[in-house]
This record gives sequence, C-alpha cells and structure tokens, in this order.
Amino acid sequence: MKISEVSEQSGLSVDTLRYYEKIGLLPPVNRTDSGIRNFDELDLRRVNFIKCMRAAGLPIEVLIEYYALVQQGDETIEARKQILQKQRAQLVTKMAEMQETLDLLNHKIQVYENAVLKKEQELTD
Amino acid sequence: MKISEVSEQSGLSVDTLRYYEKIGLLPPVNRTDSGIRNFDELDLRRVNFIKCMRAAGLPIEVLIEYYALVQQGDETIEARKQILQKQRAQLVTKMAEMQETLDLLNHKIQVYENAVLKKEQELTD
DNA sequence: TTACCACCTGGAGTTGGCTCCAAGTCAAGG
DNA sequence: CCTTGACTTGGAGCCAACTCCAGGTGGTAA
Repeated sequence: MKISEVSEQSGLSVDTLRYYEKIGLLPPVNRTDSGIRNFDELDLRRVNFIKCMRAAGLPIEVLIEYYALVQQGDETIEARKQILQKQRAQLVTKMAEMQETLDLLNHKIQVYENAVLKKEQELTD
Repeated sequence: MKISEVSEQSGLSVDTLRYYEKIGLLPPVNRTDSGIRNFDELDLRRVNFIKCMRAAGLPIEVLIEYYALVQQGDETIEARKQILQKQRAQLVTKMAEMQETLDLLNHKIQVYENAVLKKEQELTD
C-alpha cells in the first residue's frame, strides 16, 4: 500500500506519515526496489492506532516510548500496561473537564436562545 | 484583586494572564495609580470562563472573536450563539473520539491484564 | 522521448500557546 | 535610607507537532 493510500485511508497527511517514520513513531516501512514505501497490514494497524491515540491528545513521546517497549518483548508488558493506565487516567480527567465545558456552553446557548425569544416577543408586543 | 491572586484562584500562570491581556483576550484591566493590575469581579468571571473553554481546547482566536461581538452589543447575539453552537458541535465530536480512544485503551489494558495472569499461571503450573 | 505525476530526501518554516528574561518601578518593613 | 519582593514592560525563546520546499528519481502514457 502506497503512502497516498494510507493517507487517504487513515486521514493523516502524507507529510505526517513520513514525519512519524522519521521520528521513529512508525518503524522503517518496507520499500519497493525503487525506494517507495510499501505499507503492510501491520503498519496500517499501527497507523490507525496512533491516529486514534493522537486524536485523543496522547503525546507522540509517550507513543514512541510505548512502541520501544513493545519492541523489547514480553518482559515489558507490565510497563506498557502502566503507560496505558496512566494515559487512560489523564484521558478520563480531560473528558470530565470537557463535559464541564459542554455544560457551560449549553447553558450559555440557552441564555442566548431565551434572549432571542424575548427580543422577538418585544417586537410583537 | 492582584494578578498573583487571580493566578492562584484560576490556575492560570501570571504570565498567561498578562499574555491574554496583551493579545486582547482579556480587556485592558484596570490599574492602581502605580500601574498595577486590579482585576474586578467581571474580569474574574471572564478569566474563569476562558480557562474552562481553553481547557476544552477552544482556540484563543475564537474566544477573541466572541468577546469582540460581546463588545458590540445586542445585535450580535445571534452571531455569538452561532459561534458557541459551532464550538459545541466540535466539542461533542472530540468527546466522541476520545470515548473511542478510551474504549480502545480499556481493551488493550484488559489484554495486558490477561497476559499477566496467564504468565503467572504458567509459573505455578 | 518527453512530459507528467507521485514518490523520495533533508532541512527549513509555521502555528498555537505559552514561558522566560532583563531592566525598571514602587510600597512596605527593618 | 535601603533592601526586598511583587509588580511592570517589550521582546525573545521554546515546545509540540506538523507543514512546506527545493531538488531529485522513476514509472507510465501520449
């Protein structure tokens, strides 16, 4: 699978995919004879996992660290679990904050809606 | 209220507060005779609103635009409402993405937990 | 065979949002 | 009086995460 196809499928830009490989977030992807990247199924899954984690705001650094541990085999399972647990906790916190913001936005919007209604009423009074 | 107190109360750094005023996200705050900022109740509320919105990822630009409309009075109520609605929609989308990520994290952590259990079991076999 | 297009590279530039610094002013306490 | 500490300013620096660019290669199609 060519980089443009991976880009299309994942929603990450071609530049971002190359950037991820350059900094080691993606492993060196296999190439054709002429040097063109040829993403395989495993690469694909990794790209999508990364995309999901990044969308939720997990730092690239953390993901690199995580994959470094994956690389090192089974003894690192506990460490990996702990990384994920920590990120999960942070995610939960962030979602709670966002829920608060959402409530506040809903409230404000409601206030504006009432203001509009009141204005209309004044016009027809 | 002095800037350090506002900082403490809001959790935003002193530098950030001054930065927000500099870029026009906060209005020019009243000063004492010797030029020291003296935040009033209204400033306080604005700071806390901004903090909440920023924590949820609303861009500074949008907030500046919003307050510019507030400044212009009642004719802009509809426009303000639309800004908030748009941001709310984006927030809802983002929260849904984060929920997906959370589910995935939970799943992965579960897999690791099982792996640990299995390993322990092998040891006692 | 030449024109085009997608790919490649290293490296520079951009964006958003702070964060820090140097140099200066003031009010209060010892 | 003088030192200390919190405040002031303009501007520079920093960080994460891209994003763009110039210059080059290689396969396909008119």
